[in-house]
Amino acid sequence: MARDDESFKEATLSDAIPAGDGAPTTHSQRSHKAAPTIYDIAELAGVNPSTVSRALSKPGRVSVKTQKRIEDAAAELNYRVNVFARALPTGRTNTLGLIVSDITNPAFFDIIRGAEEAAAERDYTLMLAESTESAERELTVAQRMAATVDGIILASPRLGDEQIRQLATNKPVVVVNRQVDSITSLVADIDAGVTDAVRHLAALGHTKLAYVGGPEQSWMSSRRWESIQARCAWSSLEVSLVAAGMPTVDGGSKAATAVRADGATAVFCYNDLMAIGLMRELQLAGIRVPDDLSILGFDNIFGSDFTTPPLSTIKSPLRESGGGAVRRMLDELDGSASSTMSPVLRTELVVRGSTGRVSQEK
Amino acid sequence: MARDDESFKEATLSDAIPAGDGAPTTHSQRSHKAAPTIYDIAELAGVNPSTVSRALSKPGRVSVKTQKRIEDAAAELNYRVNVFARALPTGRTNTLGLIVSDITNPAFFDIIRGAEEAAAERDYTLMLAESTESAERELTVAQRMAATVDGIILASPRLGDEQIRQLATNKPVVVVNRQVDSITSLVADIDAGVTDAVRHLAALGHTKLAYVGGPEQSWMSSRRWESIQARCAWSSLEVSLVAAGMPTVDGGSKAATAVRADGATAVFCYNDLMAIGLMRELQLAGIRVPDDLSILGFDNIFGSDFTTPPLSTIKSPLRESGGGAVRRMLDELDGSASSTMSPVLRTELVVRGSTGRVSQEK
DNA sequence: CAACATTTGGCAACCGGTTGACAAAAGGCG
DNA sequence: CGCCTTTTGTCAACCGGTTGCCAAATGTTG
Repeated sequence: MARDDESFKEATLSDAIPAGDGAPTTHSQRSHKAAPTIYDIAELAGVNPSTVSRALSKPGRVSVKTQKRIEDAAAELNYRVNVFARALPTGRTNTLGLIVSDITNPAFFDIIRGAEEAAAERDYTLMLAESTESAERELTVAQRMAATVDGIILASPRLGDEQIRQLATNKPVVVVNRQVDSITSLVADIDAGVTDAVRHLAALGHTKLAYVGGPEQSWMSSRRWESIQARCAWSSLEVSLVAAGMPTVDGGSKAATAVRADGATAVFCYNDLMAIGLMRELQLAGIRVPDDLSILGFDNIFGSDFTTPPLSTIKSPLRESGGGAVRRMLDELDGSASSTMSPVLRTELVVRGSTGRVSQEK
Repeated sequence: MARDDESFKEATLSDAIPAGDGAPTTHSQRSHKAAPTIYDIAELAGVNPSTVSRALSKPGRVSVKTQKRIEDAAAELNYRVNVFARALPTGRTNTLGLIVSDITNPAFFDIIRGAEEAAAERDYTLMLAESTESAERELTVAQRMAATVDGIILASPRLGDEQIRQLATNKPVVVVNRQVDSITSLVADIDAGVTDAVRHLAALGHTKLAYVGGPEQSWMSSRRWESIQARCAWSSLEVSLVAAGMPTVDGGSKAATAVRADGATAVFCYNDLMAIGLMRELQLAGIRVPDDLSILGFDNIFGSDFTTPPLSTIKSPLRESGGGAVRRMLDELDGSASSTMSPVLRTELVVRGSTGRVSQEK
């Protein structure tokens, strides 16, 4: 029963040990390292390995009596299942991949934490990776992940719809902050927040607005722009897309000249990071926020209230999106893919100091 | 040669497909999904599977002629090695784990990116996880990781030395920002930066300094404190540890009262985040930085120059630490563990606006 | 108590690579 | 050309679980 080739698996481990004494030592060193297997448990419990396997993974397939005996033996040996051995025949790894476009973007912090939480809840491990805002890299990373995870969650992907569908033919995919036909998608309802925001600005006397967009491949940026346009049209306000750039502080700074040239009195930025960058840059140029210009961000990231003035923003349910995506994925994997809609994710206007009454002396 | 139980591995995939037609379809659906194996290559190239295995992983073990034939066949089939099948007998996964204490801390951004880069360079995948500043969680995460990675890198670990050594008996461990006996450690030389900083403050007329520490389990926080004490003693400056807290913006804010009570004219903070929080809180209370009080951070994280005034700080070689840790680990795994020291990592004073001449009217 | 239905456990094949041992083939040399 | 060394490829066992199939054990019922 005991395999006679134990030297096999420990080869790499002993390599790591500084070259020392001769062969004899090697043996004793190994003994306490070899991880227990179901064969060891089987022997200890006096049953067949397959029975152990069933006891440990197929609830109810084995009588309570043997179940108990096996569990005790497993506990005694401090048994841990070998994930590779399990994955080989089944293909299941109990691991989910999450790809974000930029780990330094606080908007993803909550998405990540929400996902992490939901995964842990159902005993799954989350594997995190970033695409650094590059579609190409995103594909590479996703394909590499596909080999080892049970499903992939793409948060704000930069990939094209077709590539995403392609990816989904290998492993289930759930997309956050993007709508892709025939792919499970989670998108918060942004109209709610935008509606409130436009109403808020109108009430403050603004009539000429502007939007600073994010990356061109960003579905969410276009979506926000559409929503803003629609609500402005409804309220008979003028609005134009004045710039677009990286969804970062730096990207926001770079939009400053375009914003000044446009002459709008209030500006929506694709996200808080850009809003912060824009605000900083304008302030350096002597423009007062909100007296001369009102600025609005999206997302309500951690730290958006640290600026002076604190940023008014349209809050996104980030944590809920991350958690929701994982739960949807896990339901799909379990087959309990309730076609029921995921909980509605709503956005909400958060008014702070960066929006104010339009100034008279303009 | 062809295995007759192909239904085996695809079970989960077909589960994901909406329940549809009966059994017959199942067959045709599978055909184009089954990933090619070395057995397929062997057949196509007319050799034994083991020869394929050798050609693909043991350079030089096979004649150039067959090597070419096999590579062509592999390319034609678009073969990708099954990592689980490989990991089962060898234990090697070509994956490294990186555990940070807090993914929202910008100090880790560069460590992560540096590590990511170095790993990609040598065809390793990086698996990222965070301990959310909890020693217990760090252990859980590390143990979970240990099962699937070739080595673990701990960045600013909260674990005790003994636990780290314990962990290292299973898988090689490299520690960043901490020194642990008998464990490979990477720590930047902080004395250089601290020396310059103390000299800088002394030149500005400060005589009474303070230090706001990080978490108690933080080895780095103690180390910085020691260094500061030593340099102050050398320059005959008074210095005291006035507070300690979470290494976050919030933790810094909370130290404000203690700092005010202490009466020092210049404060070192454990890291930039705390420095930013402290500065904000003090400014809200009407204290002028640097006129009333000088503030210094550590690390020079992204954004530390966004504050008003921009933060003076002691820069850490974060990216180099991350990359260096991965390279050390990989060298160890390859057996080429050159006992040669890793490149020296130096810190450096960055003077910006938060440090200034001590005010007279105090 | 016999006949039948249902649990429960064991056997063996299998997932897809890796590797030690060995034999066949190729190359070198006198 | 024969003998010996080296290279190259094959065989078969193995990593550690999972699962279809079957037989034994157990339970149920008339």
